[in-house]
Amino acid sequence: MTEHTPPTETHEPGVRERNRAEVMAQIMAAGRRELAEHGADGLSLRAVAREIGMVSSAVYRYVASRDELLTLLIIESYDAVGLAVERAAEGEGTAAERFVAMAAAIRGWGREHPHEFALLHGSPVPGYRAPDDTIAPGTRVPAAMMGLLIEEYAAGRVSPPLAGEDAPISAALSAQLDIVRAFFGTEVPDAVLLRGIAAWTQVYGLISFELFGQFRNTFEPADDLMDHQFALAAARVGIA
Amino acid sequence: MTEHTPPTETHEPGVRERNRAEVMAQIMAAGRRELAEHGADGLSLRAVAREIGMVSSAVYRYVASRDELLTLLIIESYDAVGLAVERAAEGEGTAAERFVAMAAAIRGWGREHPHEFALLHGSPVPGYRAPDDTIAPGTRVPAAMMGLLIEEYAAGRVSPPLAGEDAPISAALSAQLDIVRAFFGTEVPDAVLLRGIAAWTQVYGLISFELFGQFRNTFEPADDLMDHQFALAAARVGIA
DNA sequence: TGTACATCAGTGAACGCGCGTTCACTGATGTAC
DNA sequence: TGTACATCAGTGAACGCGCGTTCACTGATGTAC
Repeated sequence: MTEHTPPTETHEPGVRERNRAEVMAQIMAAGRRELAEHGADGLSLRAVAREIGMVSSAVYRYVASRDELLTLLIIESYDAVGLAVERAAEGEGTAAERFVAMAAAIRGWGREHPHEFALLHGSPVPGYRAPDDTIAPGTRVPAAMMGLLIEEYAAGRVSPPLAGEDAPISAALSAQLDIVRAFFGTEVPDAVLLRGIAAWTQVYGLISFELFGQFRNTFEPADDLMDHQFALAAARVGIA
Repeated sequence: MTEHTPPTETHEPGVRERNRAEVMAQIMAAGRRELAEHGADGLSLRAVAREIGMVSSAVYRYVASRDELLTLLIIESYDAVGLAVERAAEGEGTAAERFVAMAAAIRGWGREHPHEFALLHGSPVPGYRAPDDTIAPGTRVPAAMMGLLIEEYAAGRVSPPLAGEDAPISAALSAQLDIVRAFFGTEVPDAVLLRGIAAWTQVYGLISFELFGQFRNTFEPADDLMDHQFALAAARVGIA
């Protein structure tokens, strides 16, 4: 169980260590392929082993259980969307354009990896509870979106509250928003955070509906609807 | 065990027909329970049979396959939320209050039946493609929400477009919106429909995030956040 | 430097599980005459 | 009216499948002296 780290300072990876890393990478890759093709329920260690030409029990030298592999794949997926969205945030253009690009990045990733998207944002996998390791990578996307908004607010470029946004909020909600604020370490009004949450949830609502087939027979393809709604969300968030 | 019933005077349902309906109801009830407890993947005909004290093969006298049972349960679920939302729409109060009540009805139903919610709006069940029978019941919720908005628009009570909402939309999107308009058989501007879609998708985005655990460690419980965001959505949709 | 021992990766068999679905059957219910 | 036949619900066994996980094993790689 305990990882043995050799005491040598200059340590060249030996044959074993190199093979180990390579096989582990193969397992992850096969896991990703299985996931892409059959979804989270179709992900079996036996199938993964088969795919890389190993006997099923051998996989247990690398991964403690099916659930652990699932966890690793979830983390990898969160990091993949997270990275895509962060890249989009760093792009050219106005804040509104960058917001739309971020939403489009989530959508694009989701369309390319529908099963991974479902793993992150769809029905919970029965009998599986995501461990805490998945929390941090899971915040990358909302952090990037909120980050943009906070940045714009700090620069005085977020439009003032509209009617309906100035209503007082409950103490409990306020306390929860403090957690978010603490995460970013900045002062930013409740109303701005709540706008961000509205934007974030709406973007995901749209993408989930598209990927999970709710737009069948109406918005198919959904490209133009998405472009419009993402732009509307940016306008409502108050950036330009 | 079996009681001899006197011959029926009219073509009232005979013993067989009555038993059949009753057993079918038992199967559905057991299916619902299985779904509630184990989710869509845990739904097995064998488990259903076991639960109602039948041999697994007997279930095939009532249901052609596991997928057919799943379809029946999906339809039942759509009808259940649909009904709840329609009831909320008929309630007292301003349009905004009724909108919030509708959103709360979806949320309430989802919290009571998380697995059913996941079945309708979560990851597609692998290897299962929803047949067309599910489409009509699936429109009840969005139809009710759009219906309220259209009603208010017809009464001249929807606020005029804001900056960002008057931008022209593509011909393709316009054509898709015509389908929606045709469904309701009313004239209503694109901008109003698009507001409705924004509200609908945001409400579902919020509820999905809550039910699928995305608010873990922050908005837990999410009641106050939901109240706020639903009210915000109502304001943005332009009803009061 | 070579040698002896420790560690590790991968094998193949096995356990026990639950599943969907088919099939020939028995006995009860319904129907035609 | 009773009787003969048709229909139907439910049984129990079986087929074939894939799964997660464990275990004793072999042979290769690494390490200490």
